[in-house]
Amino acid sequence: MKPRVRFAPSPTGPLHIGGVRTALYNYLFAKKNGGTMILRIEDTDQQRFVPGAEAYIIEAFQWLGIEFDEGVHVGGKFGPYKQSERKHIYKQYVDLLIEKGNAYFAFDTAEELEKKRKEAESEKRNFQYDVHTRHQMCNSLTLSPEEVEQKISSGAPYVIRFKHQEDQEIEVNDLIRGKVTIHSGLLDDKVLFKSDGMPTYHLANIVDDHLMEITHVIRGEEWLPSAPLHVELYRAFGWQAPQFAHLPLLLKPEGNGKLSKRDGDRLGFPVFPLRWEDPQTSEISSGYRESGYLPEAVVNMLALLGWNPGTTQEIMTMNELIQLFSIEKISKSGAKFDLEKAKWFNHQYLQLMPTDELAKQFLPILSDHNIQISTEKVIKVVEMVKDRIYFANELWDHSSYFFTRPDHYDEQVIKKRWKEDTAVRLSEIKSLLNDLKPFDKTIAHDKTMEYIQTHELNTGQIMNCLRLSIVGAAKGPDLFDIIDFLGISEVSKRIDIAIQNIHI
RNA sequence: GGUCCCAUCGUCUAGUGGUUAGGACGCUGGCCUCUCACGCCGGAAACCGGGGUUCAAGUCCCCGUGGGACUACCA
Repeated sequence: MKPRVRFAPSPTGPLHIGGVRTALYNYLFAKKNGGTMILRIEDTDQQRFVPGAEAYIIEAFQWLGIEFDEGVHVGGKFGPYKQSERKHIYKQYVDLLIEKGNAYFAFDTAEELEKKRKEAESEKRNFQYDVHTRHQMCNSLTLSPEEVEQKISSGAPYVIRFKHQEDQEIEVNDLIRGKVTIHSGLLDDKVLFKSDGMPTYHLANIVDDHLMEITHVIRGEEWLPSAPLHVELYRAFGWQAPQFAHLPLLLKPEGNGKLSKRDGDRLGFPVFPLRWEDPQTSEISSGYRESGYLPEAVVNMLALLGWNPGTTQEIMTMNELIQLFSIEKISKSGAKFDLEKAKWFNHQYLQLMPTDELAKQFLPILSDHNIQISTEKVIKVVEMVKDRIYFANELWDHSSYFFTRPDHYDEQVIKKRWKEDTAVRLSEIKSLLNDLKPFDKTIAHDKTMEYIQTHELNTGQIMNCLRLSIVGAAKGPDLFDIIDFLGISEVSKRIDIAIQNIHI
């Protein structure tokens, strides 16, 4: 049977990078096995709904290259794929559970429950609505059928809770962790159906997964504690449960705990794929896309955070990831996000990118600096400097001297290299270069070296000063490549300007 | 507090009873070189602790310890 997997976010804000990884693993698993990838929107919490979140999620996956076979945005024969549009479906299933005696009505108000919790807390106990306490509460287990009937028909608010078995060992078979066992008496009678007429996640996800014929539930480890409830729900319905795989969490880079929204901008890296502006507060959260990351790099980095193919290969395309992926190789423990490694991945992908494509990204930056230049020349420059950049937006810093004269000269270099006779030497080299007709960079190099040798000068000292006057700093590709690019007349001017302005 | 999960270099990890405990990021020494970067060669750096099981334990078991998640009419 071909697997059917789903990624099921709730539209409460931008998609967290941990969620992206969960979706990625689902996708890799589906594609590897010729299965189906589904996007389902879990919007059963009407309070937390955030406009724009759904569109954001879809756009993020488009950017990342994670494609869905079925879902809110693409349709499919198991729709609708948005839980708020499936509202009518859930009621009949929860009724079925009540009929079977696996669920019951509960009329306790939020205040009463809160009071119980407070009481328990003051006695250092824990209040839980479960096997042990449900007989002291106000529900269809303690009330007579007539009272229940009367309350419901009078419109009293109620919820429907799952009735756990009293004395059973419940087993969850997890593909990553193996067998997880818990005693049913320890589980609380979770609300399945809220008083607003909406199901909770627990009910909706089981009903939908069943109806959508989901074969594998691959989700974050934060769901592990409620997995026993889910297997109990499948049992109660008499349905075959899907296979479960609970993914290790993505942790903060420093210290401990789950990577959260706040960590990113505090520590200087994005926690979201795309930039997000909160519609209520206008608060901005940075995104990988806007920070200059390539989607391939983000995917590659995320794939390796909690999984690896067991080889030493690190750079992998989506297709390679798909071929190599297996759930067995997912690690059990949480992975700390590593910003340095993320940058390294981006650097790798930037080097792999065709130069003309990278040059194309440079064009708008150049026009921001009022530089008018042919695309061919930009490609030449990018070719020369690309190996030292980690992000496309660093291109200007590493190549501005190709387009504009240096506006200052590195003090450190002046201090270390500029001597009393430097101005004279540079003038002589300048005229030597000007005598070359036509100009040839190899000959220029040889002539310059010859000059240095015959005058018994220090190569490093002269060359760095020459570079300083042309580039403004001790950086960049081969100096004669730069001279060749700029042309001898521009270079001569730069040498003159440097001689005039640099004093020791 | 309760329940569950987890534990190899600083970080991501390989390792499925016998290894000089491997790789990558980062750090670092050198080479290349006019400089920066790339590249190449090298280095420092880890099995949480204690008990078992076994001829042999990073690897299996137990107990600690540490970390994490969950503990809502949120997902």
